[in-house]
Amino acid sequence: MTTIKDIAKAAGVTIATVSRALNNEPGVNELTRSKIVALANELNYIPNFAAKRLVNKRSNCIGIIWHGARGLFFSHWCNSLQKRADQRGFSTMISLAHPDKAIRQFSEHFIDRLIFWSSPGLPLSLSFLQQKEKFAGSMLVMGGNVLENAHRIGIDRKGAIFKAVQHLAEFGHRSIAFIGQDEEKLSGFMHGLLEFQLSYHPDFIIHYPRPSSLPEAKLLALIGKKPQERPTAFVLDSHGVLFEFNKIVRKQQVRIPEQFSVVVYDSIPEMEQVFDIPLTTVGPNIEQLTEAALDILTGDQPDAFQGRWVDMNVESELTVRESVLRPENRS
DNA sequence: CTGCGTGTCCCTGGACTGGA
DNA sequence: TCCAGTCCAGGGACACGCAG
Repeated sequence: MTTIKDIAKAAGVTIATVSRALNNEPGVNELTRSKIVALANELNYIPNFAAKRLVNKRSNCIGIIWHGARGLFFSHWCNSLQKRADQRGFSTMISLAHPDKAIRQFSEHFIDRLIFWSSPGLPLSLSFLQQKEKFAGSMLVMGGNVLENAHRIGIDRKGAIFKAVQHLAEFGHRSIAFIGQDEEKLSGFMHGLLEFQLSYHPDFIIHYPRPSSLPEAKLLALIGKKPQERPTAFVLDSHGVLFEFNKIVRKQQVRIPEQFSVVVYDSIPEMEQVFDIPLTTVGPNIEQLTEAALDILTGDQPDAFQGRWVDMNVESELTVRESVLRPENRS
């Protein structure tokens, strides 16, 4: 591996001069600088970031801790963050390890900016909290959990599902079913029913715990009801639930939206392709979410955040596509 | 065998030197 | 005096040698 030493030797200068030349620092004449840059290219020099971090005690890298991450949202969010961080001169590193291990590993690599994804109410281990106390950089918690001495960006899941119910109510739906696993989203659904005075049927709510699968029998019973007794629309609380829902209703040759309208939580591009028609979705805008995170962590607004922890919620937005019809237009 | 001291790795940045 | 370049300390982890 070529080091700054090799370039210095080849250029006939000291390593400090090479360092200045390659970092565009003043104090090196242009002729020497271009000679050094040419040699660095020729010798395929790649800066040793471990050594840089050793000196600076910081890195332009954002660590992401997302234990047990899976699914499309994770993939889109990471892609968006990586792209936008790159535009700001930052790189990203992801750890899927246990949070206490991940925080320690990032510290060992002098990574001093962390994003910690954690679902609301997820218990945090004592060893994680101890590692968090020792961590000297800034941490941003996303996903709903709350942590002392850390920035927080929350997602208004309850408000998102409320918006979905509102949209369906405005289209004239009175009998809406909810399928999902998230308490907060179910609470948003119930709030919507109350607010818009929609009919409540306990069997219209299929709420099942993670990580079990959608109870097929319950869904089949629901869609098998007489037309006047069954729901006219479904609110699905994640793209994971949608895929399970899709698998079951396709077997029954159910047509969306001719027989049932559907609104799904998770604003990801795949929602345009799961069914024959693009799905109406509700959820946080991924680009907005990553931009807000980078504003906090890359210090683009240093005065705004100095000395205090940011605590904000990102609103969800409804993207109207083609999966909702008025009930009277159903077949 | 254990514990301690020293050198090495790679790079930066401040202090310093030499020549014009 | 100023500019271009050099010298050197220092950072954490680890390997190595030496003394007890």
